[in-house]
Amino acid sequence: MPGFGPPESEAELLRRADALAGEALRVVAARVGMPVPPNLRRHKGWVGALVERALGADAGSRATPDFQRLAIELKTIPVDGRGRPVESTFVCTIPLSEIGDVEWEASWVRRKLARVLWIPVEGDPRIAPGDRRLGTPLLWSPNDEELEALRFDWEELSGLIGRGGLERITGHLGRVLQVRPKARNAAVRRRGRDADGAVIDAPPRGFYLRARFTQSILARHFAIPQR
DNA sequence: CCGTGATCATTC
DNA sequence: GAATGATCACGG
Repeated sequence: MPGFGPPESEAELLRRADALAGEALRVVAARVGMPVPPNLRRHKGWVGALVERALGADAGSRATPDFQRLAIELKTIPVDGRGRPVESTFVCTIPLSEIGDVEWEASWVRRKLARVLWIPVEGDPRIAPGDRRLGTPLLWSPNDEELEALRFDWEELSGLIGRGGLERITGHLGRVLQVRPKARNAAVRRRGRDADGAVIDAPPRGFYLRARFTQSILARHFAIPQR
């Protein structure tokens, strides 16, 4: 039965997650005492917050893995009728003025993605939030190939930002990882640096995993048609 | 105010 | 249709 304190072990976390598989979100919401929104337009993070609560995640909105003691990151991932991701996956915000000095191994992308509990959830917008069902959880760590792809993109993107190329960054860059805006709205600004090292105000950005990458992760573990 | 939880909605 | 850029709520 999920929904108490943080899990004491990986095995306990998995037991809790397995117990949720197949459940409709309305059932889980009732169990943890969360209201069910009629749609997600004004409640975009509702599914993630619900599952966090149901599993006993303890990190709040801190920049650290959701299960601090276990060093495991929780990600709900919306999937279509075939089990394929319908959205990209946010990883973390980018410290724009410092990213150039960070080593890959110490980066938040590397650390957060070292161990992720993926929980598929029906993501078809035509299904009401309360009717959407949770899928089989997957506790994942990147294999050598995935790790190398992530490192390559991270080096390119963070290197570009570190060299003052923030203005040249678009969502088109990166094979598996991309950089996109991450803010309340387009007017929000954060301190960054341009190519000459001058301080500039730029929109906050975050690293995201492309859906094709998370699709390959799910496909590696579940029997999902690639096309 | 900022980072995390993401999905929306317009553009390509 | 897919993908990018924009956006919304909440906790601390």
